[in-house]
Amino acid sequence: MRIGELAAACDCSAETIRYYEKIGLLPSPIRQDNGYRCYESSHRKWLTFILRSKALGFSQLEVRRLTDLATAPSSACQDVHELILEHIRGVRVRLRELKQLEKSLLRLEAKCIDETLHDCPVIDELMN
Amino acid sequence: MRIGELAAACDCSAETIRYYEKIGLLPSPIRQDNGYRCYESSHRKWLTFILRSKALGFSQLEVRRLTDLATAPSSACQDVHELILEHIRGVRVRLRELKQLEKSLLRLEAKCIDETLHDCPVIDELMN
DNA sequence: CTTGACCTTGTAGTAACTACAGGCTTTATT
DNA sequence: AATAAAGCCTGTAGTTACTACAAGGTCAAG
Repeated sequence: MRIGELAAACDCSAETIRYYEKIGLLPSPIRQDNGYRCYESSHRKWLTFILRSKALGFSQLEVRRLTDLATAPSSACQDVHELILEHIRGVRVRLRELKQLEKSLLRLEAKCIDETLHDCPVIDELMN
Repeated sequence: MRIGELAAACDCSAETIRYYEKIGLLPSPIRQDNGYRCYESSHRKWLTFILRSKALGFSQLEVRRLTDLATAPSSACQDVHELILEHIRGVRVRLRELKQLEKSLLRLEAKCIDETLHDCPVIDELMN
């Protein structure tokens, strides 16, 4: 299967696939005589794995740790478990931050009592 | 006031200040004979404005829109109000996405029933 | 007179791609 | 058979919002 077919099958761009190969996240496929990349079903599984991990918000570094664990021979499950828990903690931190942000923004927005005012109290609040 | 003093006063780095000047977010200050940047209190207000907006999650583009509104002569308040509401909508979208992510991760984590397992069901789930 | 702190410019690096440019090869149409 | 269009190749530059140098000038203290 060529790069375009793999891209269509996994719903990502060919450029992304070449990029993942370049940074060593996706194994290099063998080449045809004309130089075209020739992928096998194992590549499709790898790429699916990478894309799903990314969709779950894992960074490239975390994805790399996961793929390393996926190829490790033993006791991978516990490490995977820890990686996920760590990531959930990170997600919860971001959630808290965003909620705090929303509150601050609502408080700021409430300063706009009179929208026809010329000297905006919000601008003033941000500046002084 | 020199760049280091301004940086200390606003709790950011001198590099960041020079960067904001380069991209036109912060007005260029006058220079001393030796070439050193010489800031006035108006610069401190601008920088404070930029940094507070950033802290509220506004992107550089949004900050630029805000500073443009801050210098506009009239009817700025309504535009500021709209910008904030738009931003709040964006924050809420991100909040929903993160909550969804957390749920997916918890579901995934629940697959780890037996941590001593050698063939990790999570890896399998992500790959197939 | 030298050390150290501060300032200057410019460039390169970060994450995670995306978007070309310039040039092959293959496939489809005329 | 000729040509056009699609697909592939490599390599580089752009994105966001900075951060981290490198190489050098300036200034006050010891």
